[in-house]
Amino acid sequence: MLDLKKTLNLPQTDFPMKANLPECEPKFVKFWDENEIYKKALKRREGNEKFILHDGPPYANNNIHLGLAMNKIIKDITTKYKMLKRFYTPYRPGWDAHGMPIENIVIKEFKDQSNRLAIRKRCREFASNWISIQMEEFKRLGVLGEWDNPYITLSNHYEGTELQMLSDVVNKGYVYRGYMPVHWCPTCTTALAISEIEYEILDSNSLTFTMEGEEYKALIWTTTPWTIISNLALAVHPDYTYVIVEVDGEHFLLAQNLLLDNVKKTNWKDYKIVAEFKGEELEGKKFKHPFLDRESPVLLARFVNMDEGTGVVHIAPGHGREDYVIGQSYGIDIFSPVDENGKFTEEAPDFEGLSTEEASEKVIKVLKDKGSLIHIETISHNYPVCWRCKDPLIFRATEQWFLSVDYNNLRDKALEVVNRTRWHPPQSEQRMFVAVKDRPDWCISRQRIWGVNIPAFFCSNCNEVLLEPDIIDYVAEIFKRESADAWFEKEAKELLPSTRKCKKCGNSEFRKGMDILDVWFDSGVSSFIALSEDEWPSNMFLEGPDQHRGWFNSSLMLSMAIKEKPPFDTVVTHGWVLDETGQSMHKSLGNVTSPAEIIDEFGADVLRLWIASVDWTQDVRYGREVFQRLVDAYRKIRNSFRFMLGNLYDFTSSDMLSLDKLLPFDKYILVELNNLLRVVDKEYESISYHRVYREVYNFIVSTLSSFYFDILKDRLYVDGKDSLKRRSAQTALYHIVKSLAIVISPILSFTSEEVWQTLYPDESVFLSDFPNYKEPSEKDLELKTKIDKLLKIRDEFHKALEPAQEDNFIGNSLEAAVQIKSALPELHEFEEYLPEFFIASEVSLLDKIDAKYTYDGEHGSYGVNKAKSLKCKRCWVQTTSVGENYEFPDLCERCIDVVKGGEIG
RNA sequence: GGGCCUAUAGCUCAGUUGGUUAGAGCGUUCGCCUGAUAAGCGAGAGGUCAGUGGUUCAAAUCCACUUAGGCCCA
Repeated sequence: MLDLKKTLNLPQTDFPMKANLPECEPKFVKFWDENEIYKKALKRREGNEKFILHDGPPYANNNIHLGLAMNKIIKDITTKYKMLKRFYTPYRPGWDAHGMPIENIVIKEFKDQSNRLAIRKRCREFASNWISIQMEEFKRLGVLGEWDNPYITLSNHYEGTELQMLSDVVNKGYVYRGYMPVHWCPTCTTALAISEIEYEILDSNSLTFTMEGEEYKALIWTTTPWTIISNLALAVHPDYTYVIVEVDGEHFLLAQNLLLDNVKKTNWKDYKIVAEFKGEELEGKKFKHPFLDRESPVLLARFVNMDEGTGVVHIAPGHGREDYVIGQSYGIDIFSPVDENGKFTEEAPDFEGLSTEEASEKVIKVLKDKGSLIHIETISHNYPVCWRCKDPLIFRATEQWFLSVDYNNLRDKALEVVNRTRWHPPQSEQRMFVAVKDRPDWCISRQRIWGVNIPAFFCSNCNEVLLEPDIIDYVAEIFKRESADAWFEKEAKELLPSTRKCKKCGNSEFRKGMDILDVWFDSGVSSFIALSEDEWPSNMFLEGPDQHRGWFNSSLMLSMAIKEKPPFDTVVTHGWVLDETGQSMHKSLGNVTSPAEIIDEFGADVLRLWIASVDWTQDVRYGREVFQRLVDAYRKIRNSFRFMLGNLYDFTSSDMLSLDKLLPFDKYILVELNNLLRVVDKEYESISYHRVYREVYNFIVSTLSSFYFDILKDRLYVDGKDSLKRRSAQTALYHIVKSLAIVISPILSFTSEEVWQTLYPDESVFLSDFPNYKEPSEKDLELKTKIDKLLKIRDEFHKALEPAQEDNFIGNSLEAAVQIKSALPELHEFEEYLPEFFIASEVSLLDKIDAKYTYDGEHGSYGVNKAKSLKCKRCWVQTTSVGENYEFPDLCERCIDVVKGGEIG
């Protein structure tokens, strides 16, 4: 007897159902690498309009974390999409390799920390090692880029070119040497930039003390007793009301608004106000330092607030930014008797050698002894700490190099550019605006080892400083040849281009300055160094939200200073990766998940799918359930590809039909595909990748799998191999599988490549282009409208079918004879296709329903009876022609034709 | 302490300028199929739109406050 199953055209494919991504993906990484797919893809688009996404350099001191993986995946989706849209899209990854985090780790290996060159060499090794590890991690994610030519801030070329940038801003006049208080970490012995400061809740002494004036004592509040040693003034708000209160015969000055607070704190039983006046009347009055032989004048300052304290603020211009600013305006000196380790110097004789903490203890004791301490308590408040060592910071006046943010209207120009830039999401603009508007001058010098040296020289006679463009350029050339290590290896005179004389004293002996550049300066010039001239400015920067005050900021400032143009058109920011409960991930909380864990368990494509499925302009939660859902979604997508590939095993370009010859449902599905392509392109363009995912996924689930594929099986499996019905279906499938593979390739890079290579062995999906789509024609829209209506009928029909199946009245829907009563004209128009459409053996359009199972819906009434004819053993359809043929009594007419015609698989 | 952002079914997302009964897909439950088979199809259940108060004929949507979380600033 004939094995009927063998006469069917069942799907055949090597594309496995089970993806086994963790094992298979590395093969594709290798394929892309060995076949130089990135280069070929670029070459294909050479000469086209450019799209430059400039990579922000990650820091090379650890394995990549989820946030970094997310960042690189979003970048990769973006460049791949643009590439498919025929843009020329070079993507050159970068690394940030200098700076304290690396130095702090490396330096612990050294007992003798005086050999700075050895430490630098080790830092270089350390960073290089992490760069190669991270590079493999990024490649494993499926990211395509110029991996054989990354930009790295520790390369000779980078270090040298960076100095040329410094030379440029020095030449233009932005850089000055200033003596002012900066955030200083006594543990790391360096100044810190605003972006290196964190805040932690710490306990502090909160004390109220007095300073004696001619008629009354000023009541002053502070939480940093050690700064009293450097007190040089007092400040009050000019507009607020101040009072003199009498308590036990003594008179105290404080702000009226804060009187009750202080009465409560000090437990004053009897007090009375004896005078009242505006703060401005106090200007110039003098008060004696509580324990030093010095007088402090009263200044007027609008930053004095009435939130807490006494309204009389102690001013130490060496230890506070506001103190410094107000002190400057009154011509008051800076006094900062604290050394780089946070110890008091000989300038403060009674406190020499004490740390700020020890000094605070001593100050409190002295205040007590002198009877000046009114009240003391411990309070918890936010206190600045070092981002690396987490130790509390102090404000300390030092000589540093600064980049002036207001010179040449730099800030205003930058703010104007912020308005012109495209920000995604839009609220990012406001953040950037504030970050630029409020930032202080940029302290670009650091007193550390691992970085690019600022080629400043000091007169060995009078200490006059020398920082000149031609010298910097000269040193830049040396760095380009030998790296910045040259600064440590060579004598000062070897680093100077020519004999110089000190402008001040005429001496010609110099010593090298040992400051290095802030790492934000390193990365701030990356766009100039990483991009070629015709690639600058870039189209896009894409980083996490912390970069508003970090890299976006430093890049913008330097770019405006150097080129008077922003380095980007568009800035995209994504949120943070949080844990399942919405908390941020911290090692200390033990809630960290690494990309490697996810890749090992699910594969990079599932990780990529995750990034594409969420709205990452907000913070994103990582959770197990999310990934379980994604694995399900992935399988659905994969199986749908498998179904299409399996049904195209015998399809070649010569079998392809022209679109006008296709059957109605096949035409319809291509109209839907065309529509999908249009929508998806729009969503990619507006950087709404989660909408891309949703559109594609819903198309696969609702339009393809549950409708189109389902009704297609009859034609694909049963009809003649080369029949119009089957070739029409295959033609549609071919267009769909190709388009979907391309469209989803920026997201599911591995899987779409696997699909592509099943169709075209050894080729790459990234060498194709985003499929063309067109505005739908009138005819297309008409067809779509009609079949959409039929689909509503189909939905309602299912409700009639459901109870019949539940009761086991019928099994599959081919056992059903369907009755439909509906006014919809399309039912008649498509009458010959209705059995296929409903996957039923008989469909009758009637005026009256007479059936065992019925359902009344919005668009019609439905009935389900058993189909009465015999079942064809081959196609399972019950039709009257079964049994009529002597030779094939079990088959229907259609199947007999196919089997006889030899058109079988 | 100040500013900005977020909160819609178990999960991920839609919800236009305020306007019928708040949607989708997944998951879940139940059923069908066994010719996509560690697959496929169908149906059902699931939401006080974070909470409270207000504006309005009408609020997920506008306003205020609160709670939780995130980020920035001091």
